[in-house]
Amino acid sequence: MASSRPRRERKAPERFGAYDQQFDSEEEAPLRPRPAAKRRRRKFEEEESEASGSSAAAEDSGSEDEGGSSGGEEPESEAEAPPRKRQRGGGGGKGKAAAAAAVPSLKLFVWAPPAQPVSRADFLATLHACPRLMEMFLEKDDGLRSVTLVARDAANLCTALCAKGADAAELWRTLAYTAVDSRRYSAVTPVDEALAAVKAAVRADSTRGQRITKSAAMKEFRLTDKDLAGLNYTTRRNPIFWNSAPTKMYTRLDCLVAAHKKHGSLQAIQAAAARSRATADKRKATLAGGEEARREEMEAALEAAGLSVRKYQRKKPAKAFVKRGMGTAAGVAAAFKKEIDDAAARAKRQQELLRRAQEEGLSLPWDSTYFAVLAGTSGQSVEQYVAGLKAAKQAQEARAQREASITAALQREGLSGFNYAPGVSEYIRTGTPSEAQVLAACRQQHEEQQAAQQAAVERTQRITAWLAEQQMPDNYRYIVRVVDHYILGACSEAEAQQACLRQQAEDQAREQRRQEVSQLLEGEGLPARYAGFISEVQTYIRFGGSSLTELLAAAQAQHAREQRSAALVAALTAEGLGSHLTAAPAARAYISTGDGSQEAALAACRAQHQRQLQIIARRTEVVARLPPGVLYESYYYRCPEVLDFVNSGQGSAETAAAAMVAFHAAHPALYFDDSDDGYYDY
DNA sequence: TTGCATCATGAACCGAGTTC
DNA sequence: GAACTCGGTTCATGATGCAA
Repeated sequence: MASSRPRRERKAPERFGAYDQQFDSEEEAPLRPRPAAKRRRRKFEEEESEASGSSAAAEDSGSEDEGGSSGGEEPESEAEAPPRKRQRGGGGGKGKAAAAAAVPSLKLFVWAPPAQPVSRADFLATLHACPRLMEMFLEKDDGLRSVTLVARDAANLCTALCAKGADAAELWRTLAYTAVDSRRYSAVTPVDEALAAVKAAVRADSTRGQRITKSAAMKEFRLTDKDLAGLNYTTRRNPIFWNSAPTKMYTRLDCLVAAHKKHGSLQAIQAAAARSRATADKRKATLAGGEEARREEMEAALEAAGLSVRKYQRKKPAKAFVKRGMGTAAGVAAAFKKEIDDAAARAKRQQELLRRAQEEGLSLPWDSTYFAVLAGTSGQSVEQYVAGLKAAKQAQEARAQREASITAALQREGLSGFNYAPGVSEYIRTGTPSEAQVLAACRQQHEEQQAAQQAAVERTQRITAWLAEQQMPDNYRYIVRVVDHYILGACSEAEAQQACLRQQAEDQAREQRRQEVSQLLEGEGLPARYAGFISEVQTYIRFGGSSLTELLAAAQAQHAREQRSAALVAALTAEGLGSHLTAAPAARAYISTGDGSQEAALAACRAQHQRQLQIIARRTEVVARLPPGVLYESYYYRCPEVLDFVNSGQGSAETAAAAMVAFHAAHPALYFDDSDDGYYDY
């Protein structure tokens, strides 16, 4: 449960004595032993000593002594620990006196740093004077430090010390001895031979270049996400779930380094794994124990509710409670009980409804209200619902009677077109106003419509006669919108006539511009058809505005394009090539703008022709390699390898065919239906 | 195989009660 | 009244299960 208390700042571990300074890495920093852990350990030791009796008491004192190695700093830490924040006054008491007596006043001794840095010669001399130090440094231990890593460290040391030749000879001899072969190499081995042996061992090291998955690294080296966070990795497609996150591949050497840094040795990794297994077992036991307790609780609750344990403990809510502790056993059992009661009540209501509907001659609608009544959530009793159904049925019958009556009356008076008029629909639906009033309204509406139609016919005849008198086209009746408005009575006759006169003036001006353009094109020796499809010319004829010079330039440009295109097509035809090749980008650009030369455009067409031939040849090559049942048309666009090879020649026909076969194997449910020319995914 | 959510665990911390 | 104990809360961490 969330608390209203503010979040606390987490304090860094306190440092004491020689460690009272910041360290480069956390793992170097000694942590203050935790009081709770101390308490537990002390309690555990007390229980142990009680359990093992007097013999253990002797061991107990011994363990106190041997605590000097692991817990040696413990009393110092307690002695050095700062006072707790809560200060409630003085008064040491016995506990304090006892603690003071138990903890000796000891100050940790720390070597003072040298006044001057140690020289390289001194450092090497020290290193050589301590064979064990060098051995430890160069030790190839238990599988975590492969020869590559040891050699790398040695090389880094040489670089750091600027050690060359004779300086580093001892280093390489030791490495050859410890990391390569202790029988073959010794302190008298020539340095060249030792170095060559180390290089050969590094080259032969199987861990170099090996890559492992993230999961494998975590499992094999007991590394966590945090440990792997800083390491480089490559990705590859997830081999199991191809559309899932890609697999991360780490180098084994990096993982070895991380594991060595974290655990120190293979034994430590195994110990960590054992600890982890123990924790997991404990957790499993805890979970299983809780699960078992909840199962028993669930069974008891089901029995108390009078339900079948065998039947209901397999249902989802019961399993969720047992497995994850969701809800309460009593709540789950109560929900089951309610479910049963609800079902019984529903069955009873359904039976009652069917009986009453049969009695009243009603048919039950399978709508949401019906199901709500069955479920008991509608707020209606069965009797109320049946009464409602009965009323609805009577209303429906009355509506049908009104509809039949008024339809017949309208038909008698020749007013069948008013069957769906708003007033009629309203009368059928509500019964108001009376049938006689509705019929009277329809009659009046019918007379008004007839009068309006007669007037429209007269206006049409008048405007048609006027158009003929003015020698205007008869189609002005349709194309001049104001005339239409006049016929419908929306404007005056004079307005319609003015609109027709304006239309006539516009038509005459347009015809004049058309003749002007035709003469211009004819004079320049250009085809007259240009007036029909060059957009600038069309715009001029319709609206005017452009200068004749601009129209002429547009027409001449079009003429030049057509000439270039015709010449290019003729040249292609002479070479036996199709005119479709002029779709090549360079050819299109030449035809459109005249950029380049005809020869260059022709060359582009030839190249396009060659590319098409190559594509057909590569496609044929791939098709020939496909086994029966794998159709090229079904898969080519789904396989990048095929598209790359066929379109640009990247890869090979074998690779492309293999990709299609693999895709076919991975998606057997996809097929190409010849009958419908369609693709289907099951 | 990965990434994410969930859960168990342990440690640190806090406040109230107890001891001396 | 200081020091200590105890129970409860919060947080970090790692293990596990599950979906994709």
